Amino acid sequence: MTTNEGPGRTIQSAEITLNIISELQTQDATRVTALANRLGHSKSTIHNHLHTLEDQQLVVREDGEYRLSLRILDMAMHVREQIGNYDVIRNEADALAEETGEIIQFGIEEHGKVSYLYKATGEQAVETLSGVGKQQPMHSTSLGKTILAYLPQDRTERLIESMDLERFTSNTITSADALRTELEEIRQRGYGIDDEENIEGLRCVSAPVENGDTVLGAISITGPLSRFTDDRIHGELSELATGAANVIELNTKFSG
Amino acid sequence: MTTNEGPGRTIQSAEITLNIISELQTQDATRVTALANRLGHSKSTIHNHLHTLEDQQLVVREDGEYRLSLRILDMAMHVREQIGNYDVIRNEADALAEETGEIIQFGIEEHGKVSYLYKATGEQAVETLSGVGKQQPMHSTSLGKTILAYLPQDRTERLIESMDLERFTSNTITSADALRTELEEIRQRGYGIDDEENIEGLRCVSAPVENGDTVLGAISITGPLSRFTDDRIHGELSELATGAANVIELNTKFSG
DNA sequence: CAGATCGTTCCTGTCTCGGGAACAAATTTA
DNA sequence: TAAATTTGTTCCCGAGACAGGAACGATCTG
Repeated sequence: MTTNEGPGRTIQSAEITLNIISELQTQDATRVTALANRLGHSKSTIHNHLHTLEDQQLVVREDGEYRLSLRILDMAMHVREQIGNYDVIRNEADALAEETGEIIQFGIEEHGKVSYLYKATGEQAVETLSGVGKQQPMHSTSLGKTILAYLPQDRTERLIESMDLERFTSNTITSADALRTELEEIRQRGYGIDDEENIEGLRCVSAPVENGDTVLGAISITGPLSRFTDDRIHGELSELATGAANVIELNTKFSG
Repeated sequence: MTTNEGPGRTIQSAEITLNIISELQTQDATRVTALANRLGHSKSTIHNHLHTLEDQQLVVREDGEYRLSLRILDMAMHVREQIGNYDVIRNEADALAEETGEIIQFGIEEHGKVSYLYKATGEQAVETLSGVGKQQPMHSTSLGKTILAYLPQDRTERLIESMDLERFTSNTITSADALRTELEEIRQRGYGIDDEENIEGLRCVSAPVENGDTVLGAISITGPLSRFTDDRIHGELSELATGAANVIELNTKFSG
């Protein structure tokens, strides 16, 4: 089940345009013919779509090469502000990064995955692949599992059903029942952990930011096995995470 | 001349989808009927387009309300990196902000306007309306005029022809010929200034970042009339701006 | 200067897609 | 509680949009 079959029909020409946008996102600079070949459409089709995109100022053309315009940056700013109280999240994450020296991330659920809204990097932090806007599976990350644990029951169950629980390391949870047990455990103690389930050598702790009967997202601390002992994780690190989550919670609760 | 009549046709359905995206960018959370009314289309039409957008994971739906997904953030990251050497620009801008305590901005030309790629704010900086991704006219800003001065001759002329040279303050340049003279002056001394031409009480200095026979963009220092005397502008401030521009120039010249 | 490749334009037939109406579900009002 | 709105969704249909192919210049390459 890869395609999310929602209600309604799907518009072909819109799909083409959106596919062009996706192409322009990843490929540095692209020309008409290259896009036509890559997307399997005629040159004239791509040509007209690019013309439309340029007309709407979403794409810029510099001597034959096309790229997304800076309007995307403006859109990104708006998107950030539409999610809870972005400033509070950033402040708390920065503070945590400063204090722990590790990687702090804030993630929310989108389309059955964790999407990273913000990332703060401490002094001695390890670099991870994930960056702002990137996605990760939910079942193998502490952020994902923590969010799953605090979403409304039915929503959680529907998400689990649609997951394929791919294995990434020997620790990855790959059965739905094991995942359900893990979520119950997270609810018991109030925070989630990732014990090398997504990437070998990396551990995380996550605390949920609740919002009424659902969950806004979660904040996590990530670090190497060497510095992330069981004692530290279940001690100071989990406390720091839940503390930050609480501050965010208090500041967003009354704003929407 | 508002619409940029380029070559080729324009795709209606794509326009609808892109208009929805624009709507979602500005309005916080929107539902089917509201969008239908605002864009002047039937509910079924909007419905199908939203379905397409959600299918492509560019839009998220949370109990009936739609918003742009965090994929936009990912796209924004890519866009930044596609423009010259973003890291160098950021470093130089931050350094300048630190040193001067004022607002530093880096802008490029897009669709006949200045778009801001990065903004660094010093300690005692005045807040301006413009943010990352936002647009400003070229004829009334130091960034815009400086970029115009260093674009290829024919490109500059075509841009001037298509501008409407709106007046914002008593100092705004509103005639094409006066603008051409100003550009020549900028080329003479190597940097451009904005003497309360865009906003009352604000002055700027900008230096171009050249790139072969064209210009990548420009970097500017903005501040209040009180601190930006003629002496300072034509002395240390213009030197700081051109210095930073040169560093960026050197670092981008060999990578693109 | 030939050959190839590019972007652009024009045309045509098919099937897409926008709109309207009817329906169902949720929300509001009395 | 029931009636009355308003919502999101589905279905159908005919007009016309739009994807593709071919042909044309323009540009690049050797």
